[in-house]
Amino acid sequence: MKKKIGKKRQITLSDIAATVGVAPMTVSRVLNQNGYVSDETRDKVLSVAKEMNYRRNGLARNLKRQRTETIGLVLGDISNPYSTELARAVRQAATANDYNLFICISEHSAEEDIAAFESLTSHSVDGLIVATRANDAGDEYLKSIVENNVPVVVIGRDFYHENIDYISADNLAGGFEATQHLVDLGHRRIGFIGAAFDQETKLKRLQGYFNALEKHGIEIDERLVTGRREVRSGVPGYSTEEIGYEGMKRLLSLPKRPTAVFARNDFTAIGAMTAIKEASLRIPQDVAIIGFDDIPLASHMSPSLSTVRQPMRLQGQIAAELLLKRIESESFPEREERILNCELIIRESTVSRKS
Amino acid sequence: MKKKIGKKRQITLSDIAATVGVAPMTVSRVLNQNGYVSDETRDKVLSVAKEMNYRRNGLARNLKRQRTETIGLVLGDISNPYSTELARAVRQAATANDYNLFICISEHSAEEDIAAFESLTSHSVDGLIVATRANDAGDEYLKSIVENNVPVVVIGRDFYHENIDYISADNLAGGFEATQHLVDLGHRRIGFIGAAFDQETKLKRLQGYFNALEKHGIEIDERLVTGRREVRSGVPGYSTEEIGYEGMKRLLSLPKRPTAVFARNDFTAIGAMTAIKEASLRIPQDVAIIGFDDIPLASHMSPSLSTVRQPMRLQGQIAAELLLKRIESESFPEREERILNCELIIRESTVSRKS
DNA sequence: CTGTTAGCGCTTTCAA
DNA sequence: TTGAAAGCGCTAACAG
Repeated sequence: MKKKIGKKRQITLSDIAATVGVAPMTVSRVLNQNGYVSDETRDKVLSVAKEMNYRRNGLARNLKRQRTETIGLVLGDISNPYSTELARAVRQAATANDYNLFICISEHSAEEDIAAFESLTSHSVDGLIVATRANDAGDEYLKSIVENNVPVVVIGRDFYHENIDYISADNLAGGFEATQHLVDLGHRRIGFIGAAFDQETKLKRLQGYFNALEKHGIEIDERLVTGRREVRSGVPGYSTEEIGYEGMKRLLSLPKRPTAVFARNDFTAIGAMTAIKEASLRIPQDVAIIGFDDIPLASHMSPSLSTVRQPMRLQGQIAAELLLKRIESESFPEREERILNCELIIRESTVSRKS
Repeated sequence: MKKKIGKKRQITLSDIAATVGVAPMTVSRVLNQNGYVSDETRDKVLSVAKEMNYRRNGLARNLKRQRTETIGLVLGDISNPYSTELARAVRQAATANDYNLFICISEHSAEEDIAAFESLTSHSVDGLIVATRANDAGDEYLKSIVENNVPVVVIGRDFYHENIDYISADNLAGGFEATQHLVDLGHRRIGFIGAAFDQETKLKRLQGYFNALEKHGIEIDERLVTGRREVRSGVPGYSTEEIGYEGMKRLLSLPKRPTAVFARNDFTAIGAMTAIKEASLRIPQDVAIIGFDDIPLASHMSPSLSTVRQPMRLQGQIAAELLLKRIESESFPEREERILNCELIIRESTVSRKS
């Protein structure tokens, strides 16, 4: 049974004003709790508003006020606990400062990145936190946003702009430490899984791997570096279990297979572990493996996964703070750059329980 | 070095119009690609718009158009892969229909639930998908939203309203099957972890557990049902690893401990597994355990976790479809209710590898 | 304490 | 093919 046909017009301030017999402005004052209104009027307005089930129109309000008290967060790869921790921290900081948070997901491409920026900015969010991977078209768009005076902060996105704050884990040092840990254990043939060849130079974790090898005088063997070969233009390079699995299989099929592997992130590492187990090799005795991120899965794996922990909550919190500072500043604050330390977490996948 | 002091006014349609020497309406036509505009005018407008780095004001546009082509999704417990799968599916369906998606997180309380509803509706989203747990204040608010003709669909939220579509996994049957699986294995003392006593009657999974016991003539022992005791009013009852850990410890300390446990969700189950291992008991020989959801962790645990898989992507997809149908319908569609089947996934935590 | 005026930036409608 | 007028619903600023 259809209840009613056609959607009814929404109730407005003027409707209430007319019913109560006051000016819309008075109703506005009551509802926003600012300005003086007599108790009598206030009560009447409130009761009528409630009766009519009034709901204010934020579009009109925000259009007039020129701010929304809302910030936007653009997230890629939302399945990674990395992202959700970040989101929680950002939300917490936002809420504490009376800002709402809208999250947009941009999983696959530069187009989605841009669609997310577009949809958030066109709703006039007061500021934007961007945690997707860099890509040319998206960077271009971000630039135009900033030049429209919308405050922006990026997290782990390799993009420089003088009016954008930059926050990141120290991926370079993290990659270095992970690799060095393997070297310290005596490994000389160390593989890397999860390179993205379209942006190789930008992948700090891979660079850290190169640096560590170089420091210890180990020659770089290109065959030990695997990743997504095909370059889909403008596609951010997230790494998944599948990529780890495929990559490891390729490494294991080499004439001289690596004795240890550094995977770009924990999901990749977990995929690689599956491949190692399938080949009936032991972890870490035959192949040692280390990941990156320290997602909850890492400590629950068997063997548990060594990894590099990055401070996600902290990154989110700092991002929100810097953004709010930008939003509430009258002028343009100095650009800030925060590179946060990572922590090497040694577990069973690199060091045998019994050794 | 501060670049500029004060934020500049945003560029408007009129600015472009003035520069080009046409009416704002003409610029609007060009930018929205509707109506006739001469090629010459169009080119000039476009080039000036680009030059001035014009960005349209969505608030004004949406205020006038009375729609935003945006839908909102309210998520609790975003750390649960359950939520992220849902979000991805919703986003996919929304994008495919040219709608944007804004996600809000409501982690802890009815207040946050309401804040999320408030912030999304006040931005005039065209519709709302709500996937947080039911709570009185939130339900009340939802009702007022619907009665303002905003289309709403709930997922797994136990709330009935004649104009709200309802989608859920069949938690009752899932809970029943999980418990019955344990009974079939010969267990008679079966515990439940993760009850929320303020809403016990609403927790379908627990009800399914009761039903299965009853069917098999097993008497219900209240001491075997653990959960959060303190009733924080209006707090949705999510279950975490800690709750599972604590609950299991309590169960293990009973004079006659259970030989099997059904945990309300996989996180709870994993926490419980930790407690079992700490007590030097074997899974499943000493205590068998089954969870719910089939998060990625479940299959990677050691022993791997038996569980009940619920179709998250499907729930998200259907929710989005029903919502869009409501949004695009002229009248008020019949309420739809979709209860989706779950699937029992048997792994090592209930059936020993070697048996 | 309350009301009036004006206008946020855009698009719908009608007219030219 | 283009323009003018009006107004979406709200609030800042000022006036009473």
